[in-house]
Amino acid sequence: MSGDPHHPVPPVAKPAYHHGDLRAQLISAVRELVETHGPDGFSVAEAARRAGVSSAAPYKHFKDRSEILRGVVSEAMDRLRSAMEAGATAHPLGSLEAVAAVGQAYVAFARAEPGVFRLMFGLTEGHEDAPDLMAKGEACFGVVAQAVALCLDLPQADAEVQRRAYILWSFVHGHSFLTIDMKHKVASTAIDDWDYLMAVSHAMLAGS
Amino acid sequence: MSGDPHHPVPPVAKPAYHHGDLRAQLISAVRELVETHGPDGFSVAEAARRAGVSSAAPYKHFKDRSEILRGVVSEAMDRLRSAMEAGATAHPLGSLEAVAAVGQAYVAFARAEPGVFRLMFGLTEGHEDAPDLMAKGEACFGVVAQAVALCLDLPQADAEVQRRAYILWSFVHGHSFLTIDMKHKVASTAIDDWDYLMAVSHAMLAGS
DNA sequence: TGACGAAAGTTAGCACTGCTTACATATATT
DNA sequence: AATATATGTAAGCAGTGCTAACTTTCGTCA
Repeated sequence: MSGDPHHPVPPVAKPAYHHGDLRAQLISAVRELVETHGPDGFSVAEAARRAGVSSAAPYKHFKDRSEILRGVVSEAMDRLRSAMEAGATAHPLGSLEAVAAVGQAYVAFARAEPGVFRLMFGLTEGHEDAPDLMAKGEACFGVVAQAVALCLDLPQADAEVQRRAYILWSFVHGHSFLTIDMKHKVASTAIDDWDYLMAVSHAMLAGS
Repeated sequence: MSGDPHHPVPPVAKPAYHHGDLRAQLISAVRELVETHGPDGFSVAEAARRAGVSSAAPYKHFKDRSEILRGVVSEAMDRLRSAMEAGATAHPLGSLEAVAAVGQAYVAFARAEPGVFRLMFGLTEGHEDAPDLMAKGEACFGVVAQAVALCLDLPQADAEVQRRAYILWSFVHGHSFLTIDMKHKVASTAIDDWDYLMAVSHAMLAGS
């Protein structure tokens, strides 16, 4: 896939053929559509329209509609993981705060891009045979597991680490969903988040 | 609603006007479609086909597509709440087991009807102005809150009760989503569920 | 009882969608 | 330069959500 630079190309790495790189532009357009009109409210035709190409052009880059969505999810997974990692490294290694910060990054992502977030975890329905997405999801879990492992001073593969990390992730995941579902009701601010996250982290990692 | 038997009709209780009660039959058909083909894979036309009516008939009972889905969600919310209540009453009032059983009923529902479950919490995107659904969702939360209140021997409206109930609900909600998203990976059985649920209930209600 | 309005169904049709096929064009390679 | 490949277009099919206009059945009330 990555072109061999036989002769160097001045402006960008991939000036591409006709359009620019349509693929990335389509993914970007779809991300916006999913965010504004909901996961169902997106259409390939509308995305193509926004990218300024015909309605058949997307099918040169994606097999079908769901593959475009998978592309959006894949890109979003990368962003989520790096946000979680940034949260972890903003605090001392092995601290409860580092664990809580990973969770806070997770919740912040969900709140910033609720449509994409829901798509990330609502898509797996019929597409469980998407190993790349599964791998990226597990990479996100790995960030939690590593923070927990450092906190407990145990290897990351330890069963108890995995168990507690999963419980923490469940809480964060559920809180993320609930907070975007009923954002008017449980008016949880970032400060409330931190309290919640620290309380749960403490209960799960410091206690007993 | 219940027909007056002017002259008795042999076969069923509700011969009704033309069809039987199409509304309930449509909701049932849509529920099956959502479960098998995913939330997007459902179409009004296919549901009408399964009910044996023309593709325009559903619009005599529902304003548009999303209203049918809301009908499915509404019915599912009722079933979920009664399942949670049944879980609570299967154990001594105020016990940790009662709290865990509420959570287990929640997880069991998600695992039994993952498509509908996802629909219940993925629908709220553009339809936040559906007060009946919101009310039913809060009624479900009320079951958790009541179990927690009995456990802590505090009034249900107490802030600490609400807080801990919310945390527990977040965990259960997240665990439900994760378990249906990666059902092959984290091969969690009902026994694992119970361990998880009891551990978290203990950590959140017995500790400190 | 019979007339009548409303409820619940039908067919026909519009605008749109996902996707395919066949064709046109730009790029890369030999 | 010639050719194969990648990328775009236009045209079209089947299916969708939804509406409009019409027909049939039911409940009601003079």
